[in-house]
Parts: sequence; structure tokens; C-alpha cells
Amino acid sequence: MPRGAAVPQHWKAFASRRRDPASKREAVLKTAAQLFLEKSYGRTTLDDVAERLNVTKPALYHYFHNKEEILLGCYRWGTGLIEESLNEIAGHCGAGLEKVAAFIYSYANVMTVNFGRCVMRLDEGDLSSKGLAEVRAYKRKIDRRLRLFIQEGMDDGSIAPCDPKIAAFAIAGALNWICMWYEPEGALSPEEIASQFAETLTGGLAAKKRDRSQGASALKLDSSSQGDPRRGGRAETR
Amino acid sequence: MPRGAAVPQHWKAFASRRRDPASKREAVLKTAAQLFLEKSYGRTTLDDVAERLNVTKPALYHYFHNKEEILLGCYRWGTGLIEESLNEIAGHCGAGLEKVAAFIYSYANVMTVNFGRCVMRLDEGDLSSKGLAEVRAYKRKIDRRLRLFIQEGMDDGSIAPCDPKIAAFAIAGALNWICMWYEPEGALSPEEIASQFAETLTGGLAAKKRDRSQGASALKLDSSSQGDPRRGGRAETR
DNA sequence: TTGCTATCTTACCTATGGGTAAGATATCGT
DNA sequence: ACGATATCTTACCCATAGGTAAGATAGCAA
Repeated sequence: MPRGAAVPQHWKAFASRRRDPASKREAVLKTAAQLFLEKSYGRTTLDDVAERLNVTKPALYHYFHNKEEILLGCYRWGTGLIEESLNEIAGHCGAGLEKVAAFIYSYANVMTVNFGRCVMRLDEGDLSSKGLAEVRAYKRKIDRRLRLFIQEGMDDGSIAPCDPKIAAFAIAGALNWICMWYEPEGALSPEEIASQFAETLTGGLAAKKRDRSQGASALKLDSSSQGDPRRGGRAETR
Repeated sequence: MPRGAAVPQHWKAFASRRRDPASKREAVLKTAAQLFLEKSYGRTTLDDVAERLNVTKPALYHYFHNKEEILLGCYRWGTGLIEESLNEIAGHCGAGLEKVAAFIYSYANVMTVNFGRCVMRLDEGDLSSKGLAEVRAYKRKIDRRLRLFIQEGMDDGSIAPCDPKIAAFAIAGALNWICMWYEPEGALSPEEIASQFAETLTGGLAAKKRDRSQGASALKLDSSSQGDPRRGGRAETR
């Protein structure tokens, strides 16, 4: 029932010779991302990537200067996805707690998409100093936003007093770790994970009184971008 | 003021030739663990390890059959540490929530020790299928225990109803991620992290009414093994 | 002093995999 | 039909790093 489990579905972007290079670049990145997640960057050879695309290694060098550029391409695509969802949140809803809940829900979803997983799962040590700086800058940006939401919530009273730095580490950790155990064909759907995480984690931040229905209510906002996020295929709209 | 930052403090276990092999094996593992965390297993060469110990590569083969055995040694030491702290918890205290809090506190501390960090930070893909099975079995064991504590808490009413599987993933994720950002010379001390995490995360599980002083109170139990856990030197008592 | 043995070194082998050079071929415009 | 050009392949180079062989040396026993 789920598509493309056994069949490599090797994006036959390389079937015909004349075809826009953009879609071939894309095919390389998707294939590489999948392999990087399966076997890690270090153990994935360019021959592996080429094989899945039914071409030979040197063909890849028409679209990327070297292996690291492919890796960086995956990182960039992933951070692009994160950026998108963060921007969505920035505007709507009011209280800090609600923003944190929205952040968690949205971010958790990204962590179930291959490119999103790459950002947090792959080893930064494989990047050159230049690429590393770029990725690090991005991660800092995400972290700052989350801390800001938490601080906001503490100020407006929706979040109990705590150290925003450590609280952000706890939340981000729980979310980032998703990309380590999530598998597309697994029992848990992205939305299940996302909503449960939002509930469990914000519950820890919610101010004492009442049960923690607050955190859960904030989720309804993101249900718009739901559609069928069950598969990691189209989510890479970039 | 903190010892051994710049000075390699390369455990001079290899200074004299006649010296118990056990301490040399240990020195190799400690050096390797540090390097694995600095540069990853794949990028750490046996020459690197040998250099820090002031010996040459072939000398290492007197204590380990191959590179993977060194890796496995790090994993085993780390899982040993986790086992220890889990056993401590198993006995004492009563309510499920308190056990979870104790688990978090204890586990967070282990994640700041080099060997503990290795268990969750290093790439399982570098293990042989045999080694992988061993490590996986251990991780499953940890996961089962945590889920059990959560289930226990739901039964005794100390934890709000939730999916134990996902809740465990959230908690374990936050904890496991510590080994990705923690640095011994950093601003946050292990106890700070551990206690804050216990508070923040259990708050999310605590049943509605009252503020969440419950989770924090459960911590006092583990303060016994405090001493000066600020440095990762002696903590490897195994 | 004279071996004896565990320990360690120098020198080497070899597989792997990123990257390149140079030539083949498909597809297009004309 | 016929080049022109981007695209792709075959064949190769070579640096890296795990692992080994064989010989040196330190420390002990006698």
C-alpha cells in the first residue's frame, strides 16, 4: 500500500539525456539524502549514489563539484524546510506557550522528512570549515527563536519560570532525536508524533493550575498545512 | 584552574614497558573515546590514538584485535555506567513519577561522561552486525525500563495519561541529545543540567493540580552520589 | 652476564574511494 | 544529413588508513 518501499523508485530523472539539469540535481540530492540516512555520509560512496540513479560516478560531477557539495545541498534543503515552518509560526497566535507548542508541532514534522532529518542527523564534522560555519549559523538561529518564544511565555505568564537555555535544550533535544529513530514505514505517523510531543513537552512548561489543555489547543493552528504529510515525497517543495 | 585542558595529559600508562596490561587497555579506551567524540570514529585513525599515547600504531594491536574492538570497548564501558545508575534507581523510591525523575537525573549525568556520551553519540553503523546486536539489545533494555516507569506512574496516578511509547521517546531524546552539545569545559555543570531536565521534563508528566514541586523533590535521593562529579576523570569507576 | 619473553618499532602490503582525463554518444539546431 | 555541444562512460591515478611481518629492545629471572 505505501508506495516505493522495495522498488528503488530511483527517480528516473536520468532516463533521457536531454532533460533540465535542475531536476537531475534534485534527483541526486534526494538519492544522496536517503543513502546518507541509511549508511551515513562517510560510508556512502559516490558509486552508491550513481548506482541508484543508473549512471556512473563521473556523471555526478556534471552537477556537483565534489562530494561535500552534495552534502551541503542536503543541509541547505533541510534548513530551508525548517525556515519555512518557522516563518509560518512567527506571525500567528499570541501567547508564548502557544508559539512554543506550534514550534514543536511544526519542527517535529520536519524531522520526519529526509532533508529535515539530514540537518540534525548527519555529522557536522564531514563539512568543510566554510560549510560548517553556514550550518552552525542556521542552527543558532533556530535555537535563538525557541529561546525567545520561551522567554516570551515567561513574560506573559503562560510559561512557568525556568532557565530558557536549558529548557530550550530539552525541547530541541527531544525534537532533534526524532530523526534518529523515525522511520517512514514505521507505526507512528508524523502528526501523531508531532501532536503528542507538543502536548507532553509543553505540559512541562505550562503554568501550574488547570490541566494542560492549553498546549494542545495551540496545535489546531497548524492543522491547515496538514494535507497528507504522511509521505516524505512532496514535502520538499522548498 | 580546570585540569588538563591544553596538556594532553596523555595517560602515561605506556611510560614503562612492564606495567599491567589492564591499565594500558584502559588508557587506550579513554584516549579513543575522547578522540571519537572529537572527530568521530571514522575520522579517527589508529595513528591518532597511538600518537596521543606516545606509541606507534602496531603497539595497539597487543591490546585489541582491531579498531572495532576499541569502539566496542567504549560502548561496553558506557553501557556499564548506565546499567549502574539504573540499578540504583530500581530499588529505592515509590511513585512512578519519582522514578522517572530519578531516571532523568541519573541518566543525564551519565550523558556528560565521555564513555556515556559514546553510547548515544557514536554511529552504530560502524559496528559489525554482532556488535550492533549487543548494543541494540542494551538500548532496548533502557527504553523498556523507562516505559515501565511511566506506565507505573500512570497506574499509581502520579503521571497524567499519555502514550508511554511516545513520552519515553521524548524524554530519552532530550537526554540523549545532551551528549551532542555538552562540553566538559562549558558553562553548564552536569548537576545543573540533570536537575533542570528532571524538573522540566517531569513537569510535563505530572498530574494537573499543584505546581510541579513533586518532580524536583524526587531528586534529593540521588544527591548522595554527588561528590564532585564536575570532572569526567574518576567517574569511570565502572 | 646471559638468555627469555612480552612489548614495541620500522617498514611494508593492500583495499577503498574521491577525483580526473580522454574518449564515446545521444540529442539538438540547422 | 551533419556537425556542435552537453552529457555520460571507461580507464585510470593516488592518498589514506587498517592491518601485518619481521626485527629491535627493555626488563625480568637465573
